[in-house]
Amino acid sequence: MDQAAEKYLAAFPVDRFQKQLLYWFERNMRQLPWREDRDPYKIWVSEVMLQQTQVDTVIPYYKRFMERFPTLEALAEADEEEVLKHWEGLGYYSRARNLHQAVKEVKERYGGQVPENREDISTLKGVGPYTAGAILSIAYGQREPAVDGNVLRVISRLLYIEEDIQKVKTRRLVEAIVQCLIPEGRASYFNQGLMELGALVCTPKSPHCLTCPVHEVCLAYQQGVQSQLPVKAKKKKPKTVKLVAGVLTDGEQVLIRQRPNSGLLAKLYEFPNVEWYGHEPAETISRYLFETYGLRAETVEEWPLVQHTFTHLIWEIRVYRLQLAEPLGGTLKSAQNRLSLASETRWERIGNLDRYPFPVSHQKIKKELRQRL
DNA sequence: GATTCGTGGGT
DNA sequence: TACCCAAGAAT
Repeated sequence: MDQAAEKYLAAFPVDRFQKQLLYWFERNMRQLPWREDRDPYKIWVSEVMLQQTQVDTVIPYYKRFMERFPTLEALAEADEEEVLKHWEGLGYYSRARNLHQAVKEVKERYGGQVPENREDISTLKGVGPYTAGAILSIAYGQREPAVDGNVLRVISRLLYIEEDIQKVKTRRLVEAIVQCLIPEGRASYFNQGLMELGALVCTPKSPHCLTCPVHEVCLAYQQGVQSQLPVKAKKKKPKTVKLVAGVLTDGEQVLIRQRPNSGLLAKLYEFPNVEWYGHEPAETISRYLFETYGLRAETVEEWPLVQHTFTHLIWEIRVYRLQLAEPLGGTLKSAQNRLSLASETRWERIGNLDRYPFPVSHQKIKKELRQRL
């Protein structure tokens, strides 16, 4: 056993804790869509959706996703864009692309059977230490730790661990501890119980210690320091990026483009936009469209400012409706010919925009377009 | 090991 | 308002 883990568990009543947690979970577990059976594929999808995302947010996405991609094969055979469309609004879109790629990998390399060991399952895109442990324990009943934010918080309080839970070393320590705590044959409920306790009782701000099923063995509660744990480094403030977007339309069709294959909001669609500094934003987007796509466009009107906050940055988007300028004789159709080299761009009928996955920031612009035309 | 990757909800 | 937080992983 891990030496550091052993030290934390030396005087801990493991057996009592296991019984109290399992007893509580069996009587208080929420009925969730992904708890209806043990299909590894379904568990997998739910775990990926739940990464950094709250249960209530995931539920409707999970239901729609399972209705459209009910089996691993169904997802493996789907087009990536349709997968992204079903992920639209959920965030962290690389999760969807990685899941899709990994599912195709399982179909080809493992005959459609999700690997049952940590080594193989961890080679799949988007399957890290937590997701691997969650699938192995929940779907296959294996004694593997599944340490997420809830478990880090619960264990750090339970055993009075003052290490920064954002450190990889701390996560590994907690994994070693949980490995020792999982009762034989009860890995699924034990791991889920730890997370459920964190979600419903041992909450970040004001934990409900008085009604906690394990408070009598909790070191933080005994010391009265539950609100000071876990220890976590402060986050940096997001930087503001000023963008200007152009909605180039004749009232029937509109210019959209697909974002690059990697990075922020990869492969999602958007209205052409560019970062701007200092000068007039309207002039900036007009010049940008000419230099990038050879389009002569002029400002028609300014639309409401779109502000969107990400984890690490803030977008402040000035939006202009544009129309093609006459000098180059531009109807949209002639412009389309000039656009043929720019493969990421596309003229699309406004009524068809819902076919494409847009990030929330550009959904706001799309909504404005709808209201005006 | 530090950053990058979304979004919505809570206080 | 300004944080913080959520069933994390990839780079």
